[in-house]
Amino acid sequence: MSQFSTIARHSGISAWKQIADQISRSISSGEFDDTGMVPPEMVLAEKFGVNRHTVRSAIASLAEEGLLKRVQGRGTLIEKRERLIFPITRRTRFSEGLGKQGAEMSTRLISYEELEATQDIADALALPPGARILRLRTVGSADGQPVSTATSHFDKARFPRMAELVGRHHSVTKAFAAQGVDDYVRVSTEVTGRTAAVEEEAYLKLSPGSVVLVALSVNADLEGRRIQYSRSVFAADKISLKLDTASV
Amino acid sequence: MSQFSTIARHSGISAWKQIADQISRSISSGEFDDTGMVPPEMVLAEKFGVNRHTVRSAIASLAEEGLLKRVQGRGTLIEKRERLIFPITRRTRFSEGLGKQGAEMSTRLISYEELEATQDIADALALPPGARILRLRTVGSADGQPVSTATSHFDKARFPRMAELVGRHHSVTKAFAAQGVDDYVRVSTEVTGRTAAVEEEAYLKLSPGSVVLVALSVNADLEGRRIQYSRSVFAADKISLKLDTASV
DNA sequence: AAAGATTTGTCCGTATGTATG
DNA sequence: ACATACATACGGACAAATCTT
Repeated sequence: MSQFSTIARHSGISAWKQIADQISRSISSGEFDDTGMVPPEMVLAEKFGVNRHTVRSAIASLAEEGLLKRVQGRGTLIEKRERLIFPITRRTRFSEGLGKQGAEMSTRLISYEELEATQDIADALALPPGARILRLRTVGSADGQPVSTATSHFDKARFPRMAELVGRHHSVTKAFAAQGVDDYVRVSTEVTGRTAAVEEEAYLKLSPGSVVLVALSVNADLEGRRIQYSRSVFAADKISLKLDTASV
Repeated sequence: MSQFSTIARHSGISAWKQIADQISRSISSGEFDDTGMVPPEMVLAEKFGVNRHTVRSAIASLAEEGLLKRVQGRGTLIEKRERLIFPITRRTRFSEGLGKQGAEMSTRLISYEELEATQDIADALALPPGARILRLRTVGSADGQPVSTATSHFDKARFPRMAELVGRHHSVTKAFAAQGVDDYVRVSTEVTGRTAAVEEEAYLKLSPGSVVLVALSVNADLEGRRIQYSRSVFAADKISLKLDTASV
């Protein structure tokens, strides 16, 4: 094991940084789970084909981040981190799902705007293109720690008070209830991943280059009418999405 | 709009690389969808607080990747890329899902090994810890392009010929069929994201630092016995996962 | 159709940062 | 700590292609 790639020499990233990244990724993918520690510096230096000083710089940066812990005479230990599990079912609600794992959930309204439905929004909500849309930007937190930020779209004609109600109740579910929708279901979810945009880094308090999961989802009321189209962005190192396909 | 963060000097990553990453992420998050092009070099240089040449280096690297296309006198155009949609349902099979989108699918066996079940494998397959396990590493391709790599675990006592059969039939489904399992369902899936490990970069032909989606899944036969526990890794810029939610 | 503004392409030179031995 | 080699970043000037007036 311990499969490392060679250092790219004119890639715009300095050698020590590349080595730090590779060690970090190897840890994420479970490479050193058996020992719980990173190979000795001298071994790494030889593996990467670099000078001894260069590996030392790499490990020093990871130790400062808190990912590694250097112990004199013993080696370099890996610090463990766990992800919250966000369940995605037909009846997913942001607050309930994580709430069951003991986290205190809240949704904060960041901003909202009114716009005309573009093609993709109109398609998702089954409205004519150009319909008036309310777009809400929210940040969801677990125990005060921001874990997701969502951009949600609603039909303004049907839910004119959405922004006000989400702002007051700190919950989309409650805002729906206050406007006559007591229950709703998730119609579809599409998930992909990328690195966070600068704005998302700010909202989710991420370090630059962090990976996020992006979930596009559509909710409908019990008569099948589309009521919400949203793009939720999760910090991938804090959250994993759990899909339950047990009882279809 | 056009929200960029400042460039960190002496961070181990050169300015042009940081700028390239930020532009790339802005494109991914749909920042320039209205115009379909990136702001002029001089504007970017001012925004990032760097020389125009530095911005040019950044754009040059993205152009070489095929993400951007520069046209003298006109500007820098964004090249569109589309993701394949991989549906995850109770009846997901790798080859069927993408096959419906017209892609030619195949599964290639990379390697296999025999090992004793660790706690997580034993839990997932409902076997006693220490049971003999076959672990297969496969790469799945669409139209010859690798899109996913999976590490799958099987009960060796029940499926002793798994490696041989997957290697011959290029399909897990057919390998199951040859061993008496005509049908099976997906019990659970857990999705998260991170940057690719070096090994995964090689198998999926990814550039360093690419984002991958990681899906942990368990399959069971129709009597509910667990038959497969696997970790599938997808290239996030080629694939999005469509989750068909259960009506729990 | 012509002129000017905008934007990318190329050349020069200089100073600083990075990695090695 | 030092010397060397090379990549990185900056500054300026002008050419070439495209768009606007």
